[in-house]
Amino acid sequence: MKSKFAPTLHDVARQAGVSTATVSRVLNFPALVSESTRELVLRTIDELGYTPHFGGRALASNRSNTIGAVIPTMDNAIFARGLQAFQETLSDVGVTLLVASSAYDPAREFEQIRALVSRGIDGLLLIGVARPKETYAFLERRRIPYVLTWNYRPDEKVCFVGFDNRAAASAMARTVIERGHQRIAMIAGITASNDRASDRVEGVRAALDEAGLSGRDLPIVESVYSLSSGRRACATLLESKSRPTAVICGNDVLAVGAIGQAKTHGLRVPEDISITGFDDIELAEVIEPGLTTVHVPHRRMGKAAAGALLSILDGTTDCRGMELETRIVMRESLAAPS
Amino acid sequence: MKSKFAPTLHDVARQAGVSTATVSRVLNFPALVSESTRELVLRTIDELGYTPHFGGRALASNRSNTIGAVIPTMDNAIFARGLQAFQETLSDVGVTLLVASSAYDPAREFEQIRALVSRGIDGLLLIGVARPKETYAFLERRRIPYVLTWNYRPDEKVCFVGFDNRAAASAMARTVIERGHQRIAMIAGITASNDRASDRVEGVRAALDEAGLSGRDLPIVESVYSLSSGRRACATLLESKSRPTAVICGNDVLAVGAIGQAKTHGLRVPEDISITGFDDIELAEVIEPGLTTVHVPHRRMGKAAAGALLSILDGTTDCRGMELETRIVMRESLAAPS
DNA sequence: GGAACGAATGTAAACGTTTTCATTACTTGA
DNA sequence: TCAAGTAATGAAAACGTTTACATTCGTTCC
Repeated sequence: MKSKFAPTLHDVARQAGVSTATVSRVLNFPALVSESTRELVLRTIDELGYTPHFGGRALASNRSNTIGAVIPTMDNAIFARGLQAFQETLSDVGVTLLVASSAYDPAREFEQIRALVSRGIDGLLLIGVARPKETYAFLERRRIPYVLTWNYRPDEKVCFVGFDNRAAASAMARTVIERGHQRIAMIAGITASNDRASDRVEGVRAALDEAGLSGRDLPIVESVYSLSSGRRACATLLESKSRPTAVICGNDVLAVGAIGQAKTHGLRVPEDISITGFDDIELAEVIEPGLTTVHVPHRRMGKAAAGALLSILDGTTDCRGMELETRIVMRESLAAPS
Repeated sequence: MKSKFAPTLHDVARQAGVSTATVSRVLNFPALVSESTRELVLRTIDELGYTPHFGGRALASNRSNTIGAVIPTMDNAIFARGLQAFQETLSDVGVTLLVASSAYDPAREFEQIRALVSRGIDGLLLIGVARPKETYAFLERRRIPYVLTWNYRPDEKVCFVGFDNRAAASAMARTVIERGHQRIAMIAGITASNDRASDRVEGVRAALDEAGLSGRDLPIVESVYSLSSGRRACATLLESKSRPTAVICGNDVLAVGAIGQAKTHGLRVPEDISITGFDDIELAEVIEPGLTTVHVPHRRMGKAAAGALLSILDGTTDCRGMELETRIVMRESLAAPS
């Protein structure tokens, strides 16, 4: 910002023939200044194209009306949708959202959090719960209120606004088992430092154990979040000696990749092999066969997270955490084994 | 931000027994301070969990190392992908990206631009070219360098890093015509204050005129960017007296919706009706039939836009605008009429 | 042995706001 | 008529940095 060109409060005050205090009041507490002065000042502001200098403002008032979010990646429909809702709710009350991304790297996440904190954010939205304790220690020390989303752990005391990935994955696995599948495999996201991915794996394992199928022996391929690596992962599974009759995928993109690969192998879905997803993105209802998946209320989650954070900032409450319900959406990609 | 808890430069200086200037130098010009002092200061910073106060910094240095972007919506794969690349390039050189969204509303866009400017952004990324002249006037007055993306107008002098929507749409229309289609219709985005959408319409019309089919008479339904309204738009077209043999869609999402609706009507794609898209999102190669569409190099565009903006900020160049090439990707959804 | 220099550090004045405390000029009620 | 209250405004001190300038040491060179 080249301040040479940016008019300041001072400029406005001089031009309008009032004090800087008055101009500031027009901006922040219009009721305190007389009708005529207010109009004069506003006109002057408009003439000069004045915009308050954020730095000065933050410095003097010690509030930024800004909250931050660090997400793994922007290049992913599910975060985009939830975040959009989050932002809409914030901007309704005049709060700006700053978004940064971590590329799924905890160190980078910490770095981004520090960057946001030095920009004076009043609160923070984070995805999931798995991160180094240094990160949490930093947030505590700086007294930055934060909300964790996209996951919910019943037992822990932090402020979650999300859903129980483990339970949802269990439910899906149970559904698959109920259809009669015995040889089940899984394509999961990269579980290292991604609690959503690892909770989903755990959930599936637990359901298998419950049903008397060994969860420990569940064949798993981990794979980054993309269509093509979903295909590759599926190819690996299909080439194994005892081909699974059902593949549970850690998210919809992997599942769609897997369906594509199954077809390439000459298999029909779901007659020859069943495949399920997780997230219920738009894609899930568009491909053929329609994808049986876990529906996650992303927009509702974003809205709720914003609400929770705002109420912490208001001082209304310490943490109004919230567990959102997921549900299984039955489409065509899951059927009984033949 | 509760400064009661935030250690300041001063605190660090006192604790380390040096002056604030020295601490500041450790942070900004490490070479200027001796090895031993530097280590001491860094250790102290770490102990205290100090983070520089952005406001103070921006105020004193009059630079923010921040650039802003205002996009129509985050809830849209194509912007997400380009923006992700944009951000990656920026963060490589230590520049932070601030993202705001306008919901396709010019007034709201202006508002967001003002908000970003008062946060001290050094530069700005905007989508498309159609916006009120007040917005441009404001940017000129404040001397904010900006780059326009997602479009390219050969004749204009502003700094574009994008592609020629009009030409690309023409190329697609020509391809359709070459296949032998005569009864062509279009499903477009909302053209009001969306130059990408209107340029695509223009492009199609021009190609029709060239081929001796009246561009003016092209049946068009405008539709917001979503699967379901793509379906609705397609339904409208299918119910008209002379059903088109080919539908050119303003983007892939509309096209996918249209394909779904065509199937619902009992039509086979492409045997009974051809449908084309624009953007080449992941979805396009996944649905059945594969979507013939215009490929747009979103990531390359994001990277290039970042480069252009950075070089303007360096003072290297006034504007290194750039036109990116699009190409038509032939898949199965376009064939000759039967 | 002293002048001149350079490296390392400190001092203090900006930067553009907000906000506390005065001050002024009216009103109101007795 | 005046005391007291109120509404509108102004003066000036923060806020946490950066940075021009000043200062203090050692070195080095003649």
